[in-house]
Amino acid sequence: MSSGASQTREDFTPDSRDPEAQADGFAHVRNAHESEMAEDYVELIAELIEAHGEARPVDIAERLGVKAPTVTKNISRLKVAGLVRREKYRSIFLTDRGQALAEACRRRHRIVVAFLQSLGIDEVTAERDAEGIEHHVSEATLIAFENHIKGSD
Amino acid sequence: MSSGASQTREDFTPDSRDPEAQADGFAHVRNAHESEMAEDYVELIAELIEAHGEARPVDIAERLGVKAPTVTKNISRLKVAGLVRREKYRSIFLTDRGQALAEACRRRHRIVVAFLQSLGIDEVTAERDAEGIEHHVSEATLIAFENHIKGSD
DNA sequence: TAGATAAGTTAGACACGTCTAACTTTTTGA
DNA sequence: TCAAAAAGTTAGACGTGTCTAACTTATCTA
Ligand SMILES: [Mn+2]
Ligand SMILES: [Mn+2]
Ligand SMILES: [Mn+2]
Ligand SMILES: [Mn+2]
Repeated sequence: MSSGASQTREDFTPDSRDPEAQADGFAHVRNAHESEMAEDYVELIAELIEAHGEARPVDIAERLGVKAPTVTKNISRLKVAGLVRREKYRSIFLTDRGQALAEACRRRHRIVVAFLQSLGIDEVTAERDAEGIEHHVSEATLIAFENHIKGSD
Repeated sequence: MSSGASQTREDFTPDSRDPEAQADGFAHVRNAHESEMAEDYVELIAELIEAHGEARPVDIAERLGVKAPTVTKNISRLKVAGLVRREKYRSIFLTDRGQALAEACRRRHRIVVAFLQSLGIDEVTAERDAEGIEHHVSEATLIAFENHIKGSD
């Protein structure tokens, strides 16, 4: 066993965190990954509905940078998850739950982008980084971001 | 077609970004996901070597919160990728490339955690958020984080 | 209004990262 | 020293998210 008898270093090295806490952190990330697809889709669907009155697979595919069959498959997953309403060959709409999730995601996305920009990051980079970062920001961090934006305007 | 004749809204809605740029953002995130496993592993392997002199699958599994066969499989992927050196049933070591990647990841991890803490986030939350955020932070953003830390000490 | 084009679906493949069950090898300690 | 325990591997399964090829449905336009 590596933590036997007179093991010393691990108690002195600041890098060596509590294994359980560390595992908890990684579990959180894996968990966030599971929601990521749904979050990006409902967010985008809400944007498309606002901009065009409807969300069509062809537009979703273009903006996501994926092929049409990927969208078909994922939309049917969202339907099973109760986030979208949809009839075959027709546009996609959000359920109440989907709408609520979309609004939360859009808020979060906006805050992260604005925050990065308030740090001096250019818009393109801010958008790029935010698209990934948004899924890993806790509510506490989000509030800290908001406060920082307020404090620097 | 939804962008026909007198389509107006999309030119006025700030939310509706350029589709191509948006697709580029999502592509970046998908790309980051592909490196994520490798980054977390080499970072952790470097930490374990520093703390214990060696990195053993059992410790990697514990700290990652996954089962042993997952580690075996992923380590062999890292070996194929040229990031680790390893003989069957023995401890894991980093190649020069693995070492370089690990150092870059540890630096990034440290900066993200310190930055979040400088915003008033508690350590546990900062570590948790950072574990996911770190993979989506561009060098430009990282430097902005560093500057912000300096400016607030 | 019918033929051409665009949009959407289905089927089937693939890589990734996870798991359990069963097996092998190494390490420990009586 | 050698049997038991711990560590590690192998085999095989699963869900996710992506793709291409082939097909079906809807929309546009001559
Ligand atoms: Mn996103
Ligand atoms: Mn987003
Ligand atoms: Mn990480
Ligand atoms: Mn990390």
